[in-house]
Amino acid sequence: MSAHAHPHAHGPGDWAAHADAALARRGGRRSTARDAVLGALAGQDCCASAQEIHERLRAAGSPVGIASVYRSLDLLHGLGLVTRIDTGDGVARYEPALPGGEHHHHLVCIRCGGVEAFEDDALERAIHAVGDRVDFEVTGHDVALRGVCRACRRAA
Amino acid sequence: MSAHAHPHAHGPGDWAAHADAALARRGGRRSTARDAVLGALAGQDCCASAQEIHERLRAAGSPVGIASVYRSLDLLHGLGLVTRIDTGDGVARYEPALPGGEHHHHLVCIRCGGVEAFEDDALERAIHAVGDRVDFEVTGHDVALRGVCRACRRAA
DNA sequence: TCGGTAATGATAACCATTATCACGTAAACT
DNA sequence: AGTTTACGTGATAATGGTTATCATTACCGA
Repeated sequence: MSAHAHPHAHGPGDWAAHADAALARRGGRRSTARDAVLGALAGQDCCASAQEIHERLRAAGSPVGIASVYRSLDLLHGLGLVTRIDTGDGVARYEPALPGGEHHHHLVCIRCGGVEAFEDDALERAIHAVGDRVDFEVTGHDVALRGVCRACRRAA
Repeated sequence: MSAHAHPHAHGPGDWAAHADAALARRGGRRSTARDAVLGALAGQDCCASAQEIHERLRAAGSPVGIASVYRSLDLLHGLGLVTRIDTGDGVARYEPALPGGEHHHHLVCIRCGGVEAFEDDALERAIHAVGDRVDFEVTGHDVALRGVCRACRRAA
């Protein structure tokens, strides 16, 4: 549903490999639960909440505990492998962070709570310009546009 | 702490009058609790959490209940009189929304959790351009830059 | 003044997230 | 291969911001 396909888009398999490499570089053990979360993330195009990921894994037969889902997401987030998105509804959502740094932002529907993605290079440039201007060491950013999605506009 | 003073800045008294008018237009009763919350909002330059506002009011002698603070903020938010900011730490913050629509965005320190404000016209333009491009009726937006503030950079 | 009812404040409920802790198990070292 | 070590797990309790409940208060038109 991206409004603008990125010219250097990486596939999901690409991300899984990238994540595996980063985890190996970090050291530590291999674990079933973490691998399961990793697989779930690799198979999603846009963001999902921890509970959604947990449900999906349980439904698929993995006896993963909710605590491990949160732990894995936190670890991956700390390694810069996943992006954490807060749409303002009190639920954190997560999605794979592509290795090249390219990323998208989100359109949040105020009616149905749905989330769509978009990319915009001009917006990115403007944000970086701000980062250079302020007395703040900017390491990341989030943008959320709020409004009414096509489906909800029709239903009105 | 605004990095760029807005040429058409409205004062806090201006906002209070604007809010009063909007509440009168809406109808309903006048209430002490809501007036107190309104006063607290008018006297702050940047965002504050519901609990902070509550504490400030109690400290000032108002016997306002926390529930009324949340109710008032929700009402004002619904009328477009306050902006709700989610910095990702699980706490919603609120600040007056100026009548002209001018607004600022936030720099969130990942070390101390502090929040600073900035404005940038180029960023606003880029966001509006995106809004025109996507199949989404955009009614608002939020931008948060994450990073390390000056104080925390020194402390490192 | 009075009656209806919006609004209140105390508190219980809610729910996403985090901490705890006993147990399992991957990896390192004999 | 067996043993050891401690990382990671899963169930569950605790946390904490926010919301719902409900009896009570007090604004406002009649």
